[in-house]
Amino acid sequence: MPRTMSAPRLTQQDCSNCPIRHSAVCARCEADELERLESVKYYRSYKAGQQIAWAGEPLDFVGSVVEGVATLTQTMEDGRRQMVGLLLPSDFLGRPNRAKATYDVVATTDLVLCCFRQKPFQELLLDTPHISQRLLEMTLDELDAAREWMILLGRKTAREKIASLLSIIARRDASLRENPAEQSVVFDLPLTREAMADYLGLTLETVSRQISALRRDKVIVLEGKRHVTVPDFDLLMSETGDDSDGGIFG
Amino acid sequence: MPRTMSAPRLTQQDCSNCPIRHSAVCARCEADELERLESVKYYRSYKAGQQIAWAGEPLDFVGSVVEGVATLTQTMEDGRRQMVGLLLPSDFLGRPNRAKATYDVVATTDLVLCCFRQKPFQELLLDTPHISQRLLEMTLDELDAAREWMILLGRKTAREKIASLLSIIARRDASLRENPAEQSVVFDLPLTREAMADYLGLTLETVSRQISALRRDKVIVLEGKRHVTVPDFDLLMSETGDDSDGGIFG
DNA sequence: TCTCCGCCTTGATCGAGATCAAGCAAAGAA
DNA sequence: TTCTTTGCTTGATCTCGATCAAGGCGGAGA
Repeated sequence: MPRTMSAPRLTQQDCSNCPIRHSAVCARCEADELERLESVKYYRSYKAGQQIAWAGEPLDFVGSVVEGVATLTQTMEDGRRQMVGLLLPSDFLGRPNRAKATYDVVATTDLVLCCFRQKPFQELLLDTPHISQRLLEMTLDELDAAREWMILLGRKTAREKIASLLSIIARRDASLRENPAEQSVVFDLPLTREAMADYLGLTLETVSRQISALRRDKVIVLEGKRHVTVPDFDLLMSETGDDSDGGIFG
Repeated sequence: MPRTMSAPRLTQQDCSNCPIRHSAVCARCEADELERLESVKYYRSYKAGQQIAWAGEPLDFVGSVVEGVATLTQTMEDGRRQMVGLLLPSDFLGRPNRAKATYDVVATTDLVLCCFRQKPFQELLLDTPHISQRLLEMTLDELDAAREWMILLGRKTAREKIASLLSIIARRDASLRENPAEQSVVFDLPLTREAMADYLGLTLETVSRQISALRRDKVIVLEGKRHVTVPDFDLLMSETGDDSDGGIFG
């Protein structure tokens, strides 16, 4: 399939603001591929709390998170809810070749997405094998994360669930500040207690109680409801029930 | 990259015994690709109960299930166990470009795998874009299944969990016999009560009690411990907690 | 035929987390 | 200012599934 673009070539540098480059698509792109990427990508912004897609309703784009946090949630007929995806910056949203959303998608903070319409993205995938290979790797990583999440849901105690979620957010939070000597980590929770409960398969009351318990036991320090300091990351990790080897960024 | 094979071409028919054709790899293969597939694939057999891989230990092949059932299981330090994958015929095992197993893999029935060593499979992926595209689709399907599983683990009652597992196995069991008039379905459980408990995030006692309860309520009929008849599949589905639209094979 | 062992069932009791309920604090809106 | 709303905390009580315990059953091997 011929490439019809004829604009001047873009350098890697020119594409540095393309979040897809860091996630789904152009880690190994050639200049002419980058140029094509630039020509079909566009941005969408959402306010905190805004719903991006409804389960079963049309969703005609895919994309990746540039900034902010979004959640995928499934609701049962009687109202029970379970979060099944937590999208942080660089995570991918949507499924190629699927016109409808499978889950409710909600922005839990102000959010910026870098998007591609389904059709041009399809063509990109067909023309550019390494993009689908990259997408395969990302999806396999997401599957591993889903399996970790299944262990959390199936076998961990409420306290272990909270500690695990805090360590997951701490690990990935961009504003994370770490003092190597003290192993102290600081971040803001991007989720309400209720959203945390939906993530963990708990009620919001249990989430609140267990956070209070971790604070009482000095595993975490809270300023306000959302700002968390972890004075000793190893201590937090020891509460997760996970194998304890590997450093903060292991 | 040149193809160096020069043996006589194989027809689609010749590859009909290749389970990969029905799963990961050659749904859209050309004859010369099939020939290459044939040249690198091989079979492995396991007895019921035999362990195929150990978490963290080397696993230098990928493959797909031809016959039988295998499970992926994660064990926590204190012995708590959670199943994170149930592999039925045509499912894919292993991760391209990863030399070590992430989970314990166990054959729960006699099992036949159609395998590829990592290195030739890598090359196959690089040479044959539609194979990695097919693998991407399969992985996305697996991710959807993992997310359904998360809802089960996080929000369903013990009774709903059992009903869900029975319907999942019934749906996919090859020996399934269905009478369209009566909606009656018959199959054998490929898992022990303990393995079912590991799947569902329950104890084996609770599994046993809930199966007894479903039998008492005539949702299922048991002959022996493993042979299940579902007299009314819609009735079973109504016990799962899932949205009830869509037929048996919906 | 007996015995053993793996797999399963059932009963009694316990406890972690759910549910029901009350109230606090901060941020808007009137 | 006062009222309302949203998000959160804490207390009292309940319940579902875990835990502890005792057998049953059926197939394999002596």
